[in-house]
Amino acid sequence: MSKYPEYKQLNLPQISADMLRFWEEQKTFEKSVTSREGKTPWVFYEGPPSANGLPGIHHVMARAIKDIFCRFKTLQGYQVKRKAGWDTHGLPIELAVEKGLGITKEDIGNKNSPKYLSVEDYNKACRKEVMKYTDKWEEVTKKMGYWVDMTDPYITYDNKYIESVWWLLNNLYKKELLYKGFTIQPYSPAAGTGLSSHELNQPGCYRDVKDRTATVQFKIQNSKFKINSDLYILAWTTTPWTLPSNTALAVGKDIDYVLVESFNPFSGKLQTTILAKELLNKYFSEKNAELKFEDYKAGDKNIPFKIVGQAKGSELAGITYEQLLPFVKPEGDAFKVVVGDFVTTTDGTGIVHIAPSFGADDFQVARKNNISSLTLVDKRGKFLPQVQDGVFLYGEEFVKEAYLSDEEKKTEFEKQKKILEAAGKIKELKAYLSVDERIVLKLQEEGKLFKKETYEHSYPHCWRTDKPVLYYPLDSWFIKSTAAKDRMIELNKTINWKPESTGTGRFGNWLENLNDWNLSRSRFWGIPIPIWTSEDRSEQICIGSVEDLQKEIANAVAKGAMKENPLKDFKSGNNSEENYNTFDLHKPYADNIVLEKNGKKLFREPDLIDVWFDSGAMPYAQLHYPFENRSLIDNGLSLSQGRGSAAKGSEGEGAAVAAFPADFIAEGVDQTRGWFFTLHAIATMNFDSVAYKNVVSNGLVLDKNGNKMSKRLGNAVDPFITIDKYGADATRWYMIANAAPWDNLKFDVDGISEVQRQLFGTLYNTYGFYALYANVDNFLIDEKDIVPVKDRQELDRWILSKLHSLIKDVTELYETFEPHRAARLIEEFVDEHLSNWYVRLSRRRFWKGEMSTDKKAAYETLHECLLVVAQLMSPIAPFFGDWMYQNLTSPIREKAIANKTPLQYESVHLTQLVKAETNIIDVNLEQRMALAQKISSMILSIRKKENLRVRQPLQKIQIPVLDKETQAKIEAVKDLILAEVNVKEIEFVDESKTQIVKNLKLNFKTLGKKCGANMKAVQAYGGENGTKIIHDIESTGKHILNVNGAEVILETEDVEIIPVDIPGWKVANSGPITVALDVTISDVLKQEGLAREIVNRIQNLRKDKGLDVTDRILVKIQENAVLNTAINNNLNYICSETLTGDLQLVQNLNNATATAVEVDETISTLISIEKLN
RNA sequence: AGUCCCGUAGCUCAGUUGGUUAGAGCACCACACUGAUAAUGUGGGGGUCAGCGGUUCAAAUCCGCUCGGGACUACCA
Repeated sequence: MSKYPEYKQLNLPQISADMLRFWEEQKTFEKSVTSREGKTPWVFYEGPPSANGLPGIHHVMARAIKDIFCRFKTLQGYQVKRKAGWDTHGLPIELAVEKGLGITKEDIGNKNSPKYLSVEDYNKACRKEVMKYTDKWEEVTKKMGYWVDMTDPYITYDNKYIESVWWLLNNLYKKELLYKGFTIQPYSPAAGTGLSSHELNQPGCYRDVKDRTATVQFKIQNSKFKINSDLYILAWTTTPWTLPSNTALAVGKDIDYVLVESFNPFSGKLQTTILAKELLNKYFSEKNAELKFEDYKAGDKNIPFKIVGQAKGSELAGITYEQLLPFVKPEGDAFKVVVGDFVTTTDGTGIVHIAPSFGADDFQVARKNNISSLTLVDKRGKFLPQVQDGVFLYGEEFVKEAYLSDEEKKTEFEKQKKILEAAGKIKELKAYLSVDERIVLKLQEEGKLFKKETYEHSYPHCWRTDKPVLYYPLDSWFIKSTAAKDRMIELNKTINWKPESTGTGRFGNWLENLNDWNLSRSRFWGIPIPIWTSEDRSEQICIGSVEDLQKEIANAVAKGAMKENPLKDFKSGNNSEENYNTFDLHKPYADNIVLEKNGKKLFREPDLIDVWFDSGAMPYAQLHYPFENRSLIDNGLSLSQGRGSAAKGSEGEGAAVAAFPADFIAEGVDQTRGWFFTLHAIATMNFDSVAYKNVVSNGLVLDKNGNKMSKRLGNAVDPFITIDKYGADATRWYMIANAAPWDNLKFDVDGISEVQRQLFGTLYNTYGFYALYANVDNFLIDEKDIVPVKDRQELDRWILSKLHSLIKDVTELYETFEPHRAARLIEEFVDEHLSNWYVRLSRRRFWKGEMSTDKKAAYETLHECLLVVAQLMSPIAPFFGDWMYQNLTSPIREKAIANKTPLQYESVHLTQLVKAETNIIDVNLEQRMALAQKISSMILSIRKKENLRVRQPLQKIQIPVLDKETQAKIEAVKDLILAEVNVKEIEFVDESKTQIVKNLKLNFKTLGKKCGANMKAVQAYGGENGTKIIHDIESTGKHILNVNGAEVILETEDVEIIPVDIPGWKVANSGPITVALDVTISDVLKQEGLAREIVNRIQNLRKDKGLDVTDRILVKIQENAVLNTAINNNLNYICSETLTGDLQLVQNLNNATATAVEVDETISTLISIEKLN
């Protein structure tokens, strides 16, 4: 006969290992998908991680969230396919390779470099690098119990994947949503590439930096003002290195400016300067206005000044000035004052230095005013050779200190020291001087500096190289996302965001302020832009498939533009791996292709595309759409846009198979501007559809002190260690239950052990209890022979009612993506209701007597509870849930398979989710039981106060009851209370029998509305006249009072009358409930109490001796006058409780075999037990 | 710099229309219970609900300001 497995100890890591083996052997994950064949699909997209970094604990968090809903939907009967993916392109990989090989961007493909590496070899290295930690990722995926199909992942560097991406791009090209433009963009010299705005918006990109800033004076040439000295215009800059590229100054049209006569603080020369009136006192201290000009000596700290003129910004426009640092002369118009609408008076002088090449506003205002530009910095972030004066500037220098390595800085410093000290500019140079500092020194020497200071402001940094970004004029391909802005906003409103605020706020605001998407990346390892252009830009071809490319090359070969076709082996229409491995679409191969159109040679646009486009294209590219699986996307489009015939049914069958859009995606909140956006943008612009319907953006995982985890700080939690130690289930449960997914989680391993003890320990014990007694009784669940719920006793019906309420609530919470609340409800059910009430109160039913209907009902009830909990928890704790399911069901599996009953499945993850049966939910019953729990707790608290142990039976509880309904409820659960608190009877009392003291409680909610401002007076009145009010309300239903001349009628609803005391009794009260306990102990009660003590001592001895729960025993007790009576009067009770076959009272018990026990404070004796038969 | 979110016990969190003495779990102390017990029960200590001001009969809850934390936005010269 089959038995339920019994265990010695809970070992969660062991359970995980066992289940993992089981799943692998049984192919449970595969079955959970294939067994749903033909059912409605529930579409999930896996955001591709990059395998060149190690997985962290936050990945466990993010993947737990994904896993929960995929498993839950599978339980509901949907088919949930989960294709893994790898993000393989992009800067992080390139940088890792460069670092590994000890090269920089300038060495790649540059034959003049001593460290030359061909693009071909470089890309080979990238291809290898990107899969470096694949095994670690697979391991963590497996160990944490994340079900995703890693056998056939999508890989963004695959030719098939690239072909789909090209198809999408060509689609946008055809819609004229791709264009090439020249703009000022964030550019990272260190990475050698422009950065898109969403890259710049990665958290941590903007950092506070201290910069040397300067207020500079530009000498005006054609002044119309009548003044006594040279006239200068003041402008402030935080980037002095852009000053050599200055070609204009911008003023605010309506801003008031003043002309101030004063002395240059450095040279002491008399001069007149222009600045905004509002900012006058920032540069000229008010108290210095009193000083006399004739008293001033060069070098004085306090410099006199006087206002000698005033002008609006619009009047200043058109003034020309001398070039500040004439290293290079610009072609065309320059050095003019222009009007700019972005100019404010919050900072600086109210006049903005314009270097059109290094600022977006600068660029625009210059273009508008026909001002030419100077670009005296190259793409490496170095000055052009012309920017040198031999003393302060040396040409070809990095403009930002952060770009220099320590070594370079040292070399530069030595050079500077030599030159500057020799020139007598600095007596002893102690540290490297930045370009900014030296420009300021040069300006100071030339009398062009007005003020210098250090200024802290936030400045964008490259998210990968950590170096500051430059704004730089770049040629780039853009996606015209602004054209689809309104539609994206509209479609976003149909997406269910968790939490909502991320969708409306963070994402919504982002869409409102959308810029065009800069697609270009000047790197090597990525998807090439599939556009070929003639040198004169008159002819252009965008390629949308390998077949297209093959044909175009064939044409080029025919026209002599190319010698041979690198795609000659490709067979169009053949989607096999072999066919797609006959070529490579990456650099340098793509660049070697030259096309031909109308007699002109076409060359590939050199850029790669932003990797974010790669991942945003995954819904289609993972399916090689539209070259394969065409219907999976197209069906989805018809369905979601209401053009399909069959509405997507829930759990229904026969719906059209679709894999678009996703029903669900989940990633970190940091992906809002990343993957969430690119998915949305690509779907909107290509298909006029959302890419996902539900999205959970989860928060950060912080350390237990709320700090960000980082390898550098050493506070990062290793997921492998944590999972090995505590098991995946406890780790997952802790992370899910502790905080809402979208809140940041303070990760504390102590929290995991708490979950381990409280939830898993309790469940394990509860199962152990079931298994122990079911095996003793040779009981097995029989799905076809179950006691009907209506025939089970109150306690059973109660826990089942609770259980079905739980099913209902948990299902709803999973449906609305609130897993933390589902987890908390399950915890509460297991701990408070199942273990600490149902099992505790039912224990005797399991170990008493022969099999009966009631006993059977108890087993069935407990079994159902455990089984359902196993199922409800399985999405969060997949190992333990399955383990418990298998323990509870494996003994009857064969029978269930034969009968095709619900328990036929070998794993909980293959089962069908139970549905809440509303007719089992009995609210009234749940209220009754809550009352029983409350009253029991109150009685126990009286016992505690009176120092009366629970083993001592007491006679009577009195409960004053004011309404019949409550009384009936308590009546129904009376026996449970009495058993729980060891009292013999409950008596309901009212005034007719007993004097009851009552308190009056006013209902502020109803009274507040009734009396408004008189509330305080009524409150005071109520406090003084409680007894009278109670009397009136009880007899007539109302009480009339006068406050401040107003009449207030107190009615039943306005007051609560609470019995609080019965004189002469020990009383406890809580809310409206009051209980009283009779604490007198009669002789009979005393004897019963002693009998129970004896039972307890015998039980302890049985346990100590290691007897089996079914062993019968012989008990010998040393005589004692008081004890004898107690034992004799309760002999049957003692014997049946302890399975004693024979109880002997002996005069002298042998000390050697007996144990001395204290029965109570006054009685001691000796007891010995031995096993019978 | 601006916008938004948050601030409740030592820790983790509940506390949706404003309503009487602000709750739970963990941790700590004491006592008890235990033939499922790495559990549990009862009691205890622990809170100016970040601070200040306002609205109101009544504020953890609504409003304003300040402080602290976080996220987002930003070419801010």
